[in-house]
Amino acid sequence: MLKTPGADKEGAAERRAISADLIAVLVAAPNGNPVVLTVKEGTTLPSGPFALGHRSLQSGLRDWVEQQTGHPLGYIEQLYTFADRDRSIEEATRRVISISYLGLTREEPSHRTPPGSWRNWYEFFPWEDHRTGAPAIIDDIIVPRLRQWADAAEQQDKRQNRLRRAAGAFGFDDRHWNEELVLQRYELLFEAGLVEEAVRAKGDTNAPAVPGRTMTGDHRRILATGIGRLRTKIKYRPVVFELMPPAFTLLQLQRAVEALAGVTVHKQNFRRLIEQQDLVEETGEMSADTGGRPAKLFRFRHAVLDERLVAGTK
Amino acid sequence: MLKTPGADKEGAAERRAISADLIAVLVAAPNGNPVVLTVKEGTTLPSGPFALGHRSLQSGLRDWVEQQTGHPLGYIEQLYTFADRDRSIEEATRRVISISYLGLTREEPSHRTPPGSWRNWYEFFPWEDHRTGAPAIIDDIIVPRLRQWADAAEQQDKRQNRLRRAAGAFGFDDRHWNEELVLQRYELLFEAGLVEEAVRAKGDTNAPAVPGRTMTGDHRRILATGIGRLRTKIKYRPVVFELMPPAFTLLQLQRAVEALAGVTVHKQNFRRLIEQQDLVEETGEMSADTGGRPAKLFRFRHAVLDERLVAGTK
DNA sequence: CCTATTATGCTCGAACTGAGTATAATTGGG
DNA sequence: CCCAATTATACTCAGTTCGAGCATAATAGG
Repeated sequence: MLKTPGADKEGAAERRAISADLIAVLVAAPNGNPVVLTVKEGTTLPSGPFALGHRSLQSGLRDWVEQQTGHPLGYIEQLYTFADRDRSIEEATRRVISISYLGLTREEPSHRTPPGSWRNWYEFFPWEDHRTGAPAIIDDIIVPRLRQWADAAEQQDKRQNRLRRAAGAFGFDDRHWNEELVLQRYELLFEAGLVEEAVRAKGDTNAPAVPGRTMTGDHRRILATGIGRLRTKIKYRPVVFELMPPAFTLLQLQRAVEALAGVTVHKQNFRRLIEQQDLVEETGEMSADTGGRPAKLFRFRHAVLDERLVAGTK
Repeated sequence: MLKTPGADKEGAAERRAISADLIAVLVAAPNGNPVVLTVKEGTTLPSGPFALGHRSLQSGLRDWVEQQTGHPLGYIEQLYTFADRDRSIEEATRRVISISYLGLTREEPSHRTPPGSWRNWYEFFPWEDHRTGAPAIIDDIIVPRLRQWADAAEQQDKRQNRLRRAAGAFGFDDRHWNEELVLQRYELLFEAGLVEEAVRAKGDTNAPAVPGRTMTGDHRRILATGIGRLRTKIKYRPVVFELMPPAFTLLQLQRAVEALAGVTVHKQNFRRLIEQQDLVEETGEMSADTGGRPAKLFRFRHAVLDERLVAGTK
């Protein structure tokens, strides 16, 4: 028979040696620039302790983010909870559970956030931005290094397996790039010892890493989880609008989607999709500063949130 | 500036008053019967404390589930972490964080699990099984009660809003049934005071509930989360195979999918999809006990897990 | 007035989907 | 042995969606 919560007395002291932190991946996209909120010179994701005073995890997060950044959080989603041993410094006596969240917010004015807090997230993942074609570092550095890593495996089938995974994740050997696999790519690079965090963990100082700004602990992994989740989500839920100003042109909307997805989309087809799904309605105003023909301004139809529980942007 | 983990000393005592539990939604589908593992006469999901001895949350869960049920866990996925105050008995002094997981396992032989541990999950959600058409309780009980609830709202727009949400979730007023919205439906019924758990929370003893076996605490909500996640997942990841025996006919596979999704699918189209995606390969054997023409036996092509990170069953 | 630039409308073929029809291979009962 | 019931499996067809491109409109700047 399985144990049920509260049914065991013996473990009480042991279980008490646990604390919980809330970690936030807070995203904005001012004029098509995908940014994430950081602290400590862009090395760390903002976090705060979860304490008895908080009503719930979600409200705990909402409280301190809104209070400390001044930005209202439109959308919050739990990302992942982990408690891997190597995260804690005092190994045997204490355990930290980290509960990470993805949050979307609308603007980047430095209300209470010092300049430099918001970082373009492709600083951390240079291989993820394919808006102007595949970045050179993929073919120049990543692919050769991953081939080396695959070849280094002992058995034949292990080598094949590694190569298949690498090709699938990074889209070489005539596989296509799937922008959603952010986490898988990071973890592959980690496993292959090609990111600084992996080198750090192994004490393996000789292996130079693939370019990309590193972060404290496993914060870069959490960020990868958040980006991946967001890239998946925008395809079937209208969450991009949480990042948009109240009125926007369709091109601005498209640029925001492209910024998040890291790939470009066909302009006419994008419009067709948005309009046929009734996600937006015209405000009646026009935008002047397009550089060309003026564009209609649209606003998000908030009613869709009740109507369908579906639909997104793809 | 936002706080960073470990940067604060003052909250240490407060943060220590926290413990963590792992809760499992353990699913199997022996011959097209969707079941979940329970304890205490089907009122409670199995759970166990997370202790310092565990390597990680996931391995902690895997350890005790495999040890106590004898079933190897094919697939594990984290569901949700919550720490709402009302879950804890000793309110002010202690906080329990519950980390829930979805696990898939292959069989239901009562190795170490006493009979009655595995329950058909539609006992808990009778409105979710549409394999033989929409259950009568939807039109007979749920829809009228939800209409009452919608009408009971003060303002006009609130009434409309409630009605739209209810119609979208349960597929009335010519909206179609979306089998993935398991959690939304449960939460709607909860909000409308139509499930026992809501009555319990409010002390509102006069409101009789919609049929469906109830559970301890918010375990039924967790189960709803698990079912919903699984129904979404089978559409884009080949996870059903974790529930199948090593060799199976396509009809058996279809029955498993239908059991999880709670809806039937077009047989010929289902086969087309499975085969064109190369998810399976013939074993060469035939199955005799079909009751009709013998069927080819198939096995899952495990290689697809490396090849594409995509594809599912839909 | 011409060019560059963005907006917006429309078309076309390929691929995918839902819903069949048709035929094959069994079992069990008379 | 034949027939009805049952399941397996192949193939078709129309409607829809999707990727890609052509065409035209409206503005700014020189």
